[in-house]
Amino acid sequence: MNWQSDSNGIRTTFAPILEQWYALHKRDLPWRHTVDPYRIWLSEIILQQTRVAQGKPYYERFVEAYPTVVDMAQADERELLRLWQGLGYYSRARNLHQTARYVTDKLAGKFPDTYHDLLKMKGIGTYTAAAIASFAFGERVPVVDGNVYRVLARVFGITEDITTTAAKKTFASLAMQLIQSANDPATYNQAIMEFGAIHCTPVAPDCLLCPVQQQCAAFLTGRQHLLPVKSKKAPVRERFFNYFIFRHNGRLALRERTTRDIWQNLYDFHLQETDEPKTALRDIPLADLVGQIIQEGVLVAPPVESVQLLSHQRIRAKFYLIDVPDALANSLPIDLQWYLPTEISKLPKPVLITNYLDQQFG
DNA sequence: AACACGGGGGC
DNA sequence: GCCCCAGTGTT
Repeated sequence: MNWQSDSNGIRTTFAPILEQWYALHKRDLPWRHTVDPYRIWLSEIILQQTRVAQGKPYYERFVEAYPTVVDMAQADERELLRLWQGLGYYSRARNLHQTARYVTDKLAGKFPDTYHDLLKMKGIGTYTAAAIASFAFGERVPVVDGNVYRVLARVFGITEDITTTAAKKTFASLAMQLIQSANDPATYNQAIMEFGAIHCTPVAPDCLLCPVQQQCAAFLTGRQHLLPVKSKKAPVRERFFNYFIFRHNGRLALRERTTRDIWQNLYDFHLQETDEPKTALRDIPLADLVGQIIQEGVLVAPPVESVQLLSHQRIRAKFYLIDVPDALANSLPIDLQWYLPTEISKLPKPVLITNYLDQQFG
Protein backbone atom coordinates (compact mmCIF):
# COMPACT_ATOMS: atom_id res chain seq x y z
CA MET A 1 0.00 0.00 0.00
CA ASN A 2 1.14 3.51 -0.72
CA TRP A 3 0.60 5.37 2.54
CA GLN A 4 1.52 8.66 0.92
CA SER A 5 -1.87 8.74 -0.74
CA ASP A 6 -4.13 9.29 2.23
CA SER A 7 -7.47 8.82 0.56
CA ASN A 8 -9.30 7.85 3.75
CA GLY A 9 -7.69 10.44 5.98
CA ILE A 10 -5.99 8.08 8.40
CA ARG A 11 -2.69 9.89 8.04
CA THR A 12 -4.07 13.01 9.67
CA THR A 13 -6.57 11.41 12.05
CA PHE A 14 -4.21 8.71 13.31
CA ALA A 15 -2.45 10.74 15.99
CA PRO A 16 -5.59 12.30 17.53
CA ILE A 17 -7.32 8.91 17.58
CA LEU A 18 -4.42 7.37 19.47
CA GLU A 19 -4.20 10.32 21.85
CA GLN A 20 -7.87 9.79 22.64
CA TRP A 21 -7.34 6.05 23.11
CA TYR A 22 -4.41 6.78 25.42
CA ALA A 23 -6.46 9.05 27.65
CA LEU A 24 -8.79 6.14 28.33
CA HIS A 25 -6.32 3.25 28.56
CA LYS A 26 -2.94 4.46 29.78
CA ARG A 27 -1.31 2.69 32.68
CA ASP A 28 -0.37 4.68 35.75
CA LEU A 29 3.43 4.50 35.80
CA PRO A 30 5.80 6.44 38.05
CA TRP A 31 7.77 8.13 35.26
CA ARG A 32 4.55 9.50 33.81
CA HIS A 33 4.20 11.86 36.76
CA THR A 34 7.31 13.88 36.05
CA VAL A 35 8.80 16.13 33.39
CA ASP A 36 12.21 16.05 35.05
CA PRO A 37 14.52 15.14 32.14
CA TYR A 38 16.81 13.24 34.50
CA ARG A 39 14.04 10.91 35.63
CA ILE A 40 12.64 10.51 32.14
CA TRP A 41 16.12 9.70 30.86
CA LEU A 42 16.63 7.18 33.68
CA SER A 43 13.31 5.48 32.96
CA GLU A 44 13.99 5.33 29.23
CA ILE A 45 17.42 3.76 29.66
CA ILE A 46 15.97 1.19 32.04
CA LEU A 47 13.13 0.43 29.65
CA GLN A 48 15.40 -0.16 26.65
CA GLN A 49 15.01 -3.84 25.77
CA THR A 50 13.14 -4.29 29.00
CA ARG A 51 9.52 -4.82 29.94
CA VAL A 52 7.72 -2.35 32.18
CA ALA A 53 7.01 -5.00 34.80
CA GLN A 54 10.68 -5.85 35.09
CA GLY A 55 11.99 -2.29 34.93
CA LYS A 56 9.59 -0.58 37.31
CA PRO A 57 11.12 -1.76 40.62
CA TYR A 58 14.58 -0.84 39.31
CA TYR A 59 13.36 2.67 38.49
CA GLU A 60 11.99 3.08 42.01
CA ARG A 61 15.26 1.95 43.56
CA PHE A 62 17.36 4.20 41.32
CA VAL A 63 15.26 7.28 42.05
CA GLU A 64 15.52 6.51 45.75
CA ALA A 65 19.29 6.02 45.59
CA TYR A 66 19.99 8.88 43.17
CA PRO A 67 17.27 11.55 43.24
CA THR A 68 19.22 13.86 40.92
CA VAL A 69 21.76 13.53 38.16
CA VAL A 70 24.38 14.95 40.52
CA ASP A 71 23.71 12.16 43.00
CA MET A 72 24.19 9.61 40.25
CA ALA A 73 27.36 11.30 39.03
CA GLN A 74 28.86 11.03 42.50
CA ALA A 75 27.94 7.38 42.90
CA ASP A 76 30.51 4.61 42.83
CA GLU A 77 30.21 2.76 39.54
CA ARG A 78 30.30 -0.59 41.34
CA GLU A 79 27.34 0.44 43.47
CA LEU A 80 25.45 1.58 40.38
CA LEU A 81 26.12 -1.73 38.66
CA ARG A 82 24.99 -3.54 41.79
CA LEU A 83 21.67 -1.66 41.59
CA TRP A 84 21.45 -2.59 37.92
CA GLN A 85 22.18 -6.26 38.65
CA GLY A 86 19.69 -8.58 36.95
CA LEU A 87 18.55 -6.11 34.29
CA GLY A 88 21.08 -7.19 31.70
CA TYR A 89 22.81 -5.20 28.95
CA TYR A 90 25.16 -3.77 31.52
CA SER A 91 26.66 -1.25 29.11
CA ARG A 92 23.45 0.69 29.76
CA ALA A 93 24.50 1.15 33.38
CA ARG A 94 28.05 2.12 32.48
CA ASN A 95 26.80 4.64 29.92
CA LEU A 96 24.26 5.93 32.44
CA HIS A 97 27.07 6.73 34.85
CA GLN A 98 29.23 8.28 32.15
CA THR A 99 26.44 10.56 30.97
CA ALA A 100 25.50 11.53 34.53
CA ARG A 101 29.08 12.62 35.13
CA TYR A 102 29.21 14.48 31.83
CA VAL A 103 26.00 16.38 32.52
CA THR A 104 27.17 17.18 36.04
CA ASP A 105 30.73 18.17 35.24
CA LYS A 106 30.49 19.71 31.78
CA LEU A 107 26.89 20.97 31.66
CA ALA A 108 26.59 22.20 35.24
CA GLY A 109 23.95 19.60 35.98
CA LYS A 110 21.60 20.84 33.29
CA PHE A 111 20.35 18.12 31.00
CA PRO A 112 20.52 18.73 27.20
CA ASP A 113 17.10 19.98 26.12
CA THR A 114 16.91 19.30 22.40
CA TYR A 115 16.82 16.11 20.32
CA HIS A 116 20.01 17.20 18.61
CA ASP A 117 21.98 17.72 21.81
CA LEU A 118 20.56 14.68 23.57
CA LEU A 119 21.85 12.48 20.74
CA LYS A 120 25.41 13.39 21.68
CA MET A 121 25.14 11.69 25.06
CA LYS A 122 26.55 8.19 25.53
CA GLY A 123 23.75 5.64 25.60
CA ILE A 124 21.22 8.00 24.03
CA GLY A 125 20.32 7.06 20.47
CA THR A 126 17.52 8.20 18.21
CA TYR A 127 14.75 6.57 20.19
CA THR A 128 15.79 7.83 23.61
CA ALA A 129 16.63 11.31 22.34
CA ALA A 130 13.14 11.59 20.86
CA ALA A 131 11.53 10.28 24.03
CA ILE A 132 13.30 12.76 26.32
CA ALA A 133 12.95 15.68 23.91
CA SER A 134 9.20 15.16 23.61
CA PHE A 135 8.30 14.04 27.16
CA ALA A 136 10.43 16.56 29.02
CA PHE A 137 10.58 19.48 26.58
CA GLY A 138 7.58 19.09 24.27
CA GLU A 139 9.67 18.87 21.11
CA ARG A 140 7.70 17.58 18.12
CA VAL A 141 9.95 14.64 17.26
CA PRO A 142 8.60 11.10 16.90
CA VAL A 143 9.74 8.08 18.88
CA VAL A 144 10.33 5.02 16.74
CA ASP A 145 10.70 1.90 18.85
CA GLY A 146 9.62 -1.71 18.39
CA ASN A 147 6.03 -0.86 19.28
CA VAL A 148 5.94 1.90 16.69
CA TYR A 149 7.34 -0.38 13.98
CA ARG A 150 4.62 -2.91 14.72
CA VAL A 151 1.71 -0.45 14.85
CA LEU A 152 2.74 1.46 11.74
CA ALA A 153 3.60 -1.67 9.75
CA ARG A 154 0.11 -3.00 10.42
CA VAL A 155 -2.00 0.13 10.09
CA PHE A 156 -0.19 1.35 6.97
CA GLY A 157 0.51 -2.09 5.52
CA ILE A 158 4.26 -1.65 5.32
CA THR A 159 5.91 -4.91 4.31
CA GLU A 160 9.51 -3.76 4.30
CA ASP A 161 11.90 -5.74 6.48
CA ILE A 162 12.29 -3.57 9.59
CA THR A 163 15.90 -4.66 10.13
CA THR A 164 17.05 -2.86 7.00
CA THR A 165 18.30 0.70 6.84
CA ALA A 166 15.86 1.53 4.05
CA ALA A 167 12.89 0.44 6.16
CA LYS A 168 14.09 2.44 9.14
CA LYS A 169 14.02 5.52 6.95
CA THR A 170 10.54 4.68 5.72
CA PHE A 171 9.19 4.34 9.26
CA ALA A 172 11.01 7.42 10.54
CA SER A 173 9.61 9.47 7.68
CA LEU A 174 6.05 8.24 8.20
CA ALA A 175 6.34 8.79 11.95
CA MET A 176 7.48 12.35 11.34
CA GLN A 177 4.44 12.98 9.17
CA LEU A 178 2.03 11.47 11.66
CA ILE A 179 3.24 13.47 14.66
CA GLN A 180 2.51 16.71 12.80
CA SER A 181 -1.21 16.09 13.40
CA ALA A 182 -0.82 15.35 17.10
CA ASN A 183 -2.48 17.71 19.57
CA ASP A 184 0.47 17.14 21.89
CA PRO A 185 3.67 15.44 20.71
CA ALA A 186 4.49 13.99 24.15
CA THR A 187 1.04 12.49 24.56
CA TYR A 188 1.05 11.09 21.05
CA ASN A 189 4.47 9.47 21.49
CA GLN A 190 3.37 7.87 24.75
CA ALA A 191 0.12 6.85 23.11
CA ILE A 192 1.51 4.98 20.14
CA MET A 193 3.98 3.04 22.28
CA GLU A 194 1.35 2.23 24.89
CA PHE A 195 -1.02 1.16 22.14
CA GLY A 196 1.60 -1.21 20.76
CA ALA A 197 2.46 -2.53 24.19
CA ILE A 198 -1.03 -3.35 25.42
CA HIS A 199 -3.39 -3.39 22.42
CA CYS A 200 -1.62 -3.91 19.09
CA THR A 201 0.49 -6.66 20.64
CA PRO A 202 2.94 -8.91 18.76
CA VAL A 203 0.79 -11.98 19.34
CA ALA A 204 -3.01 -11.86 19.37
CA PRO A 205 -3.62 -8.14 18.90
CA ASP A 206 -7.07 -7.01 20.00
CA CYS A 207 -8.28 -6.05 16.52
CA LEU A 208 -11.96 -6.45 17.40
CA LEU A 209 -11.80 -3.49 19.79
CA CYS A 210 -9.31 -1.44 17.79
CA PRO A 211 -9.96 2.28 17.32
CA VAL A 212 -8.40 2.21 13.83
CA GLN A 213 -9.76 -1.18 12.81
CA GLN A 214 -11.47 0.06 9.65
CA GLN A 215 -8.39 2.04 8.62
CA CYS A 216 -5.89 -0.75 9.32
CA ALA A 217 -4.38 -2.21 6.16
CA ALA A 218 -3.36 -5.37 7.98
CA PHE A 219 -6.74 -6.03 9.58
CA LEU A 220 -8.64 -5.35 6.39
CA THR A 221 -6.62 -8.04 4.64
CA GLY A 222 -6.36 -10.38 7.64
CA ARG A 223 -2.59 -10.15 7.74
CA GLN A 224 -1.93 -8.50 11.12
CA HIS A 225 -0.06 -11.58 12.36
CA LEU A 226 2.38 -11.29 9.43
CA LEU A 227 3.49 -7.75 10.26
CA PRO A 228 5.94 -6.32 10.91
CA VAL A 229 8.35 -8.27 8.68
CA LYS A 230 11.59 -9.10 10.44
CA SER A 231 14.22 -11.19 8.69
CA LYS A 232 17.09 -11.70 11.05
CA LYS A 233 17.01 -14.27 13.77
CA ALA A 234 20.12 -14.57 15.86
CA PRO A 235 21.47 -18.10 16.17
CA VAL A 236 22.17 -19.15 19.74
CA ARG A 237 25.81 -19.75 20.53
CA GLU A 238 26.58 -22.64 22.86
CA ARG A 239 29.24 -21.94 25.50
CA PHE A 240 30.68 -24.10 28.24
CA PHE A 241 31.87 -22.35 31.41
CA ASN A 242 33.89 -24.29 33.97
CA TYR A 243 33.96 -22.21 37.14
CA PHE A 244 36.38 -22.83 40.00
CA ILE A 245 35.23 -21.40 43.29
CA PHE A 246 38.25 -21.22 45.55
CA ARG A 247 37.40 -21.10 49.26
CA HIS A 248 39.65 -20.37 52.21
CA ASN A 249 38.77 -19.35 55.77
CA GLY A 250 35.20 -18.54 54.81
CA ARG A 251 36.19 -16.35 51.89
CA LEU A 252 35.67 -16.91 48.18
CA ALA A 253 37.91 -15.79 45.33
CA LEU A 254 36.26 -13.55 42.75
CA ARG A 255 37.49 -11.33 39.95
CA GLU A 256 36.15 -8.48 37.88
CA ARG A 257 35.38 -9.32 34.28
CA THR A 258 37.33 -6.96 32.06
CA THR A 259 37.52 -8.78 28.76
CA ARG A 260 35.38 -7.76 25.83
CA ASP A 261 32.65 -10.23 26.44
CA ILE A 262 29.38 -10.46 28.30
CA TRP A 263 29.12 -9.11 31.85
CA GLN A 264 31.89 -6.55 31.58
CA ASN A 265 32.70 -4.99 35.00
CA LEU A 266 30.69 -7.62 36.82
CA TYR A 267 32.24 -10.18 39.14
CA ASP A 268 32.51 -13.93 38.80
CA PHE A 269 34.89 -16.77 39.73
CA HIS A 270 37.93 -18.22 38.07
CA LEU A 271 36.69 -19.35 34.68
CA GLN A 272 37.99 -21.84 32.19
CA GLU A 273 35.84 -21.87 29.09
CA THR A 274 35.95 -24.93 26.87
CA ASP A 275 34.52 -25.38 23.41
CA GLU A 276 32.76 -28.58 24.32
CA PRO A 277 31.23 -29.92 27.52
CA LYS A 278 33.83 -31.54 29.72
CA THR A 279 32.66 -34.35 31.92
CA ALA A 280 35.94 -34.86 33.79
CA LEU A 281 38.02 -32.32 35.66
CA ARG A 282 41.21 -33.76 34.15
CA ASP A 283 39.99 -32.87 30.66
CA ILE A 284 39.88 -29.16 31.44
CA PRO A 285 43.08 -27.35 30.45
CA LEU A 286 44.44 -25.39 33.39
CA ALA A 287 47.28 -23.00 33.99
CA ASP A 288 50.02 -24.28 36.29
CA LEU A 289 49.03 -22.13 39.23
CA VAL A 290 45.41 -23.14 39.10
CA GLY A 291 46.29 -26.74 38.38
CA GLN A 292 48.36 -26.87 41.54
CA ILE A 293 45.60 -25.39 43.67
CA ILE A 294 43.11 -27.85 42.31
CA GLN A 295 45.55 -30.73 42.70
CA GLU A 296 46.34 -29.93 46.31
CA GLY A 297 43.01 -28.47 47.24
CA VAL A 298 39.92 -30.39 48.22
CA LEU A 299 37.05 -30.69 45.81
CA VAL A 300 34.22 -30.15 48.25
CA ALA A 301 31.48 -31.93 46.32
CA PRO A 302 30.59 -33.02 42.82
CA PRO A 303 30.34 -29.97 40.57
CA VAL A 304 27.04 -28.13 40.44
CA GLU A 305 25.65 -27.61 36.95
CA SER A 306 23.29 -24.95 35.64
CA VAL A 307 22.23 -23.34 32.41
CA GLN A 308 21.88 -19.61 31.75
CA LEU A 309 19.87 -18.64 28.71
CA LEU A 310 20.63 -15.33 27.04
CA SER A 311 18.97 -14.18 23.87
CA HIS A 312 22.03 -15.06 21.84
CA GLN A 313 23.96 -17.54 23.99
CA ARG A 314 23.25 -20.68 25.95
CA ILE A 315 25.78 -20.99 28.73
CA ARG A 316 26.19 -24.40 30.32
CA ALA A 317 28.04 -23.80 33.55
CA LYS A 318 29.78 -26.24 35.87
CA PHE A 319 30.83 -25.00 39.32
CA TYR A 320 33.72 -26.71 41.12
CA LEU A 321 33.97 -25.67 44.76
CA ILE A 322 37.56 -26.10 45.97
CA ASP A 323 38.89 -25.69 49.51
CA VAL A 324 42.33 -24.16 49.18
CA PRO A 325 45.07 -25.29 51.62
CA ASP A 326 46.69 -22.57 53.76
CA ALA A 327 49.99 -22.83 51.91
CA LEU A 328 48.42 -21.78 48.63
CA ALA A 329 45.96 -19.16 49.85
CA ASN A 330 48.30 -16.35 48.84
CA SER A 331 49.20 -17.81 45.45
CA LEU A 332 46.04 -17.11 43.54
CA PRO A 333 46.12 -15.98 39.93
CA ILE A 334 46.66 -12.23 39.83
CA ASP A 335 43.08 -11.27 38.92
CA LEU A 336 41.48 -13.14 41.83
CA GLN A 337 40.86 -11.63 45.23
CA TRP A 338 39.42 -13.00 48.47
CA TYR A 339 36.06 -11.67 49.57
CA LEU A 340 33.94 -12.25 52.68
CA PRO A 341 30.25 -13.10 52.14
CA THR A 342 29.18 -9.60 53.18
CA GLU A 343 31.54 -8.10 50.62
CA ILE A 344 30.39 -10.49 47.92
CA SER A 345 26.79 -9.48 48.43
CA LYS A 346 27.71 -5.90 47.49
CA LEU A 347 29.50 -6.81 44.27
CA PRO A 348 27.64 -6.64 40.95
CA LYS A 349 27.29 -10.16 39.60
CA PRO A 350 25.57 -11.87 36.67
CA VAL A 351 22.36 -13.70 37.44
CA LEU A 352 24.18 -16.99 36.75
CA ILE A 353 26.57 -16.29 39.65
CA THR A 354 23.89 -14.94 41.99
CA ASN A 355 21.79 -18.05 41.43
CA TYR A 356 24.75 -20.30 42.18
CA LEU A 357 25.61 -18.44 45.39
CA ASP A 358 21.99 -18.51 46.56
CA GLN A 359 21.70 -22.19 45.83
CA GLN A 360 25.03 -23.19 47.34
CA PHE A 361 25.36 -20.85 50.31
CA GLY A 362 22.02 -19.06 50.57
C1' DA B 1 25.67 -3.45 7.24
C1' DA B 2 26.55 -6.90 10.60
C1' DC B 3 27.22 -8.09 15.08
C1' DA B 4 27.29 -8.07 20.23
C1' DC B 5 25.05 -7.20 24.31
C1' DG B 6 21.00 -10.00 29.32
C1' DG B 7 17.19 -11.40 30.94
C1' DG B 8 12.36 -12.56 31.36
C1' DG B 9 7.52 -13.93 29.95
C1' DG B 10 3.78 -16.60 27.34
C1' DC B 11 2.01 -20.80 26.11
C1' DG C 1 10.88 -26.52 25.58
C1' DC C 2 10.50 -23.28 22.31
C1' DC C 3 8.91 -19.28 20.97
C1' DC C 4 8.56 -14.22 21.65
C1' DC C 5 10.23 -9.28 23.06
C1' DA C 6 14.08 -5.05 21.63
C1' DG C 7 17.99 0.34 21.46
C1' DT C 8 22.83 1.48 21.25
C1' DG C 9 27.67 1.05 20.34
C1' DT C 10 31.30 -1.11 17.91
C1' DT C 11 33.50 -3.02 14.01
